[in-house]
Amino acid sequence: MAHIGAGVEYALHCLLFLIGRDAAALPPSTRDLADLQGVPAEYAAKLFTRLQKAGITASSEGVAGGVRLARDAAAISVLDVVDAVEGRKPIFDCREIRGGCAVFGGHPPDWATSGVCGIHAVMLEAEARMRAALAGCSLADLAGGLARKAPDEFDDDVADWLAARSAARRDGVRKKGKDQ
Amino acid sequence: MAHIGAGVEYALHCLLFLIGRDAAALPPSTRDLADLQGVPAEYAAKLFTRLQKAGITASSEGVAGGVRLARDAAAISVLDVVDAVEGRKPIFDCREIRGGCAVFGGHPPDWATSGVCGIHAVMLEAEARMRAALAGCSLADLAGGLARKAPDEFDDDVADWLAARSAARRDGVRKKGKDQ
DNA sequence: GGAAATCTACTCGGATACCGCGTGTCCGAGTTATGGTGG
DNA sequence: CCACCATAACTCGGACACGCGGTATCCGAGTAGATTTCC
Repeated sequence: MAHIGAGVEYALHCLLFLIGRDAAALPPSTRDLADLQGVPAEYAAKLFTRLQKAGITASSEGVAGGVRLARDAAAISVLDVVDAVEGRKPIFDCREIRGGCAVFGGHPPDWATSGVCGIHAVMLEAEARMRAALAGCSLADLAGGLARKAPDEFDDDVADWLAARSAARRDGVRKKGKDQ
Repeated sequence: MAHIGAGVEYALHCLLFLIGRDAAALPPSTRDLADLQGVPAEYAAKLFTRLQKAGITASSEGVAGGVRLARDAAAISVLDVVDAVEGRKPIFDCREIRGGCAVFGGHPPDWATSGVCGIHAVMLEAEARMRAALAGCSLADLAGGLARKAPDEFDDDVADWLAARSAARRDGVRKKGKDQ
């Protein structure tokens, strides 16, 4: 099992498509975003509630509701998303083996249990390095890398796809209303 | 669940007590080491087979068998132990979401799937930083930190404990033999 | 024509099911030093 | 006295049970815009 799971991957891919969207257009729904990525929709919806609690996204309720980024993409790091989705979970949890050494007979002396376990300290340092790398990359950075590869019309294709989704929904509503 | 599990912690604590042992004395058995640390003995035995396969420890079979370090403690990094015990497992496994974008209609263009996914790249970089930190710490470093805290008699106490274990075993054998 | 009721899609949160993996235990096979036994 | 044999402890490897947490789905509640209905 990987330490960073599928939830983070889903969230990041969805978030990338919230960048640079026209503020005048309706915000996409979580279902639209999930379907756009080919990702489980109900699972993605759950992820967005966590992203909102962490202040990464903001959502509007109701039939025309949807999600948007709560702040600039350059101010959202990959680490923010990881912590929001999975909670801050350590890479290693120390079981304080050092205090159970048999020569202590169940009563470890102070020198053995004071401070941070040496093994734990190494793991904490490794975790800090990893988190620093994740903190050093923002959503804007990721989007920039994508924009460098994609042709110019890609953004428009995505916008059209999302607009078509909204339109189909609106037409469906109208049709249903007429049928009744 | 932590990315680095209990197995690594058990292995590291046991390995620390293999450093600087008298080469003339019998090597401790995996059970001795495990009991010394208060760690599940049969599980630890399984760990040591992996450590040996990775060339970290060497073991001698038979009734007087046991385990010793296969090379100098300064030449064994924490990363070596992690990889030996858990196998080299990535921090993140990319599901290539990018190719499933709905605007591609199931046939993603080359520009979308070529090279490494941007999100994946960030994770790989973070993983590399973490591994570098683990690779930068050797068993000798850990043992040095421990020695700085422990009183001088601690080493002797451990040696006595292990010697007592061997002696008790030998006496047990002799006694059983006489009883028959 | 305007106000109220209805309908639908959306977000939010909890409950639940499934499944893979880490943890821990058990067992049989092969190996080697030690103590006892028979020539 | 010497060769042989039995015994016990050890490593090695596979099989298996258990529980936790990630993944995924479902459902009910609350909200807001669009449509329909009623005055």
